[in-house]
Amino acid sequence: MFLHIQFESEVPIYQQIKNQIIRGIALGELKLGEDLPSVRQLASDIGINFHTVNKVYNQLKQEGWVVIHRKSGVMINPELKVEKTPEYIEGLEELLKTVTAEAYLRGVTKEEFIQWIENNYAGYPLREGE
Amino acid sequence: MFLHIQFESEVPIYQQIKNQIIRGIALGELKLGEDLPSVRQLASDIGINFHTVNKVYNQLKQEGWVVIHRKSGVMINPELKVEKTPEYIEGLEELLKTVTAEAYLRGVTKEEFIQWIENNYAGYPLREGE
Amino acid sequence: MFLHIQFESEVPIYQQIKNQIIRGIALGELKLGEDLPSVRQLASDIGINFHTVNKVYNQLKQEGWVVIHRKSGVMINPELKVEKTPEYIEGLEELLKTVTAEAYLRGVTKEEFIQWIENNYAGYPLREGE
Amino acid sequence: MFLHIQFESEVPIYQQIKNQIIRGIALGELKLGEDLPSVRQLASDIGINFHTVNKVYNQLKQEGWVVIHRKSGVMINPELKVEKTPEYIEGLEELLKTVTAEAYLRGVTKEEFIQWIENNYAGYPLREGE
DNA sequence: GTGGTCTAGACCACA
DNA sequence: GTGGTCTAGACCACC
Repeated sequence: MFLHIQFESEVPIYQQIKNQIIRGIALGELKLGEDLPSVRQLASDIGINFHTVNKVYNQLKQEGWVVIHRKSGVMINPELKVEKTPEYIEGLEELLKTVTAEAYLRGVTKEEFIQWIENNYAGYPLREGE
Repeated sequence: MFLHIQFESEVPIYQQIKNQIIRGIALGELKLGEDLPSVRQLASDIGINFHTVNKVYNQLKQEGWVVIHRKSGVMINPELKVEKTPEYIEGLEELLKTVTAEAYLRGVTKEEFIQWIENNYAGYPLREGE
Repeated sequence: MFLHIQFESEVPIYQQIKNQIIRGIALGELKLGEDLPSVRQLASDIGINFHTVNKVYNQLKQEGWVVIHRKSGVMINPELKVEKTPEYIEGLEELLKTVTAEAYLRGVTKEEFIQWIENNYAGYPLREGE
Repeated sequence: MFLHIQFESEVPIYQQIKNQIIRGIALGELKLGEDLPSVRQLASDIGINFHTVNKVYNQLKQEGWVVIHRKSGVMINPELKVEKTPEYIEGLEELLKTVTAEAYLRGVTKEEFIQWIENNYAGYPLREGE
């Protein structure tokens, strides 16, 4: 697995795992329909308790990223269709207002900032029809 | 004061206040050297415990955003010079990787995303020498 | 066979099979005395482990829905007479309390709800003597 | 608190609590905006572990039934607006097909069944405009 | 083997 | 005081 967990981080472990799985999907490292390790396997790989992984998988399921089969475990939702809801957009805009404000004051130029966005998007496979 | 606190938010109240003060500085709504309300005043305005505001002011001071005078209270640091440290940059890049990944998967286009950045930066007054 | 199994469902596979067989009886699609596929046949059709089908047939037998002959396999109980026990009624009432509460809160009107009941019952052949 | 938990039931404890809270909202026993006991308080009242209650509250929050304030604990969402989504309707219709089929075969008449629905709905306060 | 549930106890962040 | 996180270990249902 490709996960790198920072145990000393303020960000909860389960959140880091969630983030990296979603990032893995965006980058195409995790294909739709691909199996994820079992809760106990992944927990053992990372060296954490399986309940923590369980929490991750359950939240990912709630939000539609993965499906949990009765027996075969967890896989990336083959019919992934997470939505650009107004709530999501609102939260994102709010976040960006905060982030850009501090970045600006710390001397990050608009060009630098946009370059990062460009770089990230460059790593994501194009959508159908684009 | 221009603060809007969402008590039901996941974001801690003290964090919301910090964010909005920093945003206020970036937007020029709070001038360098401008006085902030007293701890008790602001706490009363928002309707929260003054310990929370105290925490905010202390953290803002630690990070160099404000200076605290014994008598005159708290003011925006007239010689504001927060730094673009490597740690800050690293954290920001990490954050953007996570945020853009989910945004991409939810159907936010690169252009949309960049437009928000542009819009935000457009609201920030240019620095001296720019 | 008319079974549609949703492997990603929360409902256990064996439960889905049971439900659909009972529904088939109610709708008259499965006649009393009619043979059901063999354990291995049905398991193979659905693509599941035959132990699962075994479990279903045994439970159906326990509850009186089917009879199992040594040679001829499993058939719908020709003298089907499942009972309206107090325990069953109690469980059903309890279930309906929960279901109607959420339905009401989600905006399902009483009329809508009753219409579904009517529609379902309309599909069930009348019993002898009615 | 008005909760009655059946520890010997097949239904998980956390599910029973969820059901009864939702039922309480529908019946008007729990008003919108009303505080729920703290996780530890409720757990102690029922005689279970607080993690179980925590799970309930988190799921109720995810589904929009309650809001969790940082300090004041959990309250029924004052702006409760759970939706009659197509997925919900589909699941409900599926459930009713299964339930009515067995009920019919066990001798529950349509009239009986509908009477229960009527009785339940009779306990729910009328919506605005009705 | 898989995930789901429940218990128990610890520590932390927040207000 | 509140909820949030993490650990640890048990037992169960399902397949």
